Amino acid sequence: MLSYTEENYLKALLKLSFQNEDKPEAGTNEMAAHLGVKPATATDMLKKLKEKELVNYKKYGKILLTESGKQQALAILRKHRLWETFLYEKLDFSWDEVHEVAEQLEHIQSAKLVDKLEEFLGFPEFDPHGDPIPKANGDLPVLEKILLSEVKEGELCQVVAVKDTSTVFLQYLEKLQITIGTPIKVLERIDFDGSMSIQISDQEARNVSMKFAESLFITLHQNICQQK
Amino acid sequence: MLSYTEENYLKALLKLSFQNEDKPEAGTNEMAAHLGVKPATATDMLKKLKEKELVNYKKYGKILLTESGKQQALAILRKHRLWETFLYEKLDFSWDEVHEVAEQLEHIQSAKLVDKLEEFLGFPEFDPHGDPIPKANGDLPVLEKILLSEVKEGELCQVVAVKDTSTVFLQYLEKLQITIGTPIKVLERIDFDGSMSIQISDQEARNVSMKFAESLFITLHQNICQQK
DNA sequence: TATAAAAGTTAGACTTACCTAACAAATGTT
DNA sequence: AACATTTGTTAGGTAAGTCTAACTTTTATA
Repeated sequence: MLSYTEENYLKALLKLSFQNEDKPEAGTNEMAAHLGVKPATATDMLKKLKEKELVNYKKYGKILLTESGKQQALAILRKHRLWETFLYEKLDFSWDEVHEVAEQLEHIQSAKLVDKLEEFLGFPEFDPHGDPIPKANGDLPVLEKILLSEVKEGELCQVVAVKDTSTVFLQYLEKLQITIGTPIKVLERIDFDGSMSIQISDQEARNVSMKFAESLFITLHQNICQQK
Repeated sequence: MLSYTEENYLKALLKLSFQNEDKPEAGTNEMAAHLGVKPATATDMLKKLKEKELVNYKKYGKILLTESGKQQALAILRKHRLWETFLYEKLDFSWDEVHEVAEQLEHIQSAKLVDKLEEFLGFPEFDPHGDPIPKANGDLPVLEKILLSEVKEGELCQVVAVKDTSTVFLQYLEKLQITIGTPIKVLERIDFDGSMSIQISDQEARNVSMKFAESLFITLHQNICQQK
């Protein structure tokens, strides 16, 4: 059984591995900063986690989760994101309030609690921030995101990310009242110039260019919580 | 802010004060036993709690919560019982599984969480064991229990306790499928001999004697969770 | 490539919550 | 009232997780 603190180190390591996609190793200072402790403290804990075979680590080297460590970290992340979903959907917390409380709730030890909570929430695959919730076996749901331009006529989809991050594009999105989670229905595709007629949320139908449709990532799954 | 451990000491003290109704003081050994630690450890913590003015305590004397300590202990008990209710009602935990997990959940720090949870549960006044849930201001709901014999015709009530604890009576209750939480409707009162016609849950109407009606405590509030 | 800067480690100390063993006070029993 | 038993305290020690200060290794750059 891991301590509250050990769990936090594993979780930090997992998060850092998501951040630095290509190379999932982390450094001592990086870890310490992430956890709000001094590097010396992180070194101590890393030795302990190595003893328990949760991380691969040697002096002055980079840190990497072992398979066992990764599974434990995923279990914590699973709890964190399920609780965030609970707070947001059932207790009416706002998007930005959920994290702090979930930081505490993620350490509650009870396999039954997690699984029942997941069931109660209807087996959500993504949390209120759009991040994937690990399954009980550690699998991470992948958001099958495609470009809006690839959606067939009549299909309903949901915005998940932007491909173009330029200010002009983001401002245009704001004007259209499009954020992560906004539902969009493709009404008609014009083959001539690649433009399309779409319905944003409950707004009136409107036309968007091919350039626009190729700048927006959407998903056909309706499993992202809409931002309030 | 209190530590996890300090909170447990306060809660133990509150529980002991409920147990020894007439005299709410506790002894060091009693406390230590309740918390699963050695008496020496309890002495240490008691000194610390005294420093924080949460308990009244002097060497070799009895221990008593101060008003401040009592309020904090009630806040923890409130969380504990709300979480028990949540686990039982929403996550389908059984009557005897809720306690262990609630022991952990009661330490989560978030005023908003507690109040939202209470609202989500519909402001329950009693937990799945029939114990009162302290209000946000520390008030303890009192179960207005009266004898079944005092209930007027046509009224619906709910079993909360037994006055007679003899085996024959308890066996009779079992035969009638009456447990804590069972709803009973008084259909007719017979003045002649004090007997009455009642409906137990969804069963057929049946007659019970005055002796029976004077042995069962019920409440007119419909706020006790029914045992499954 | 020599050296300065950055990154990481070690040693020693503190706090919290726990322990054991020895002692002191209060209580109960004849 | 004296003594035995129960109850509670003190002193000294341990483990976890943190710190600071001094040191070492790696890396980046002039």
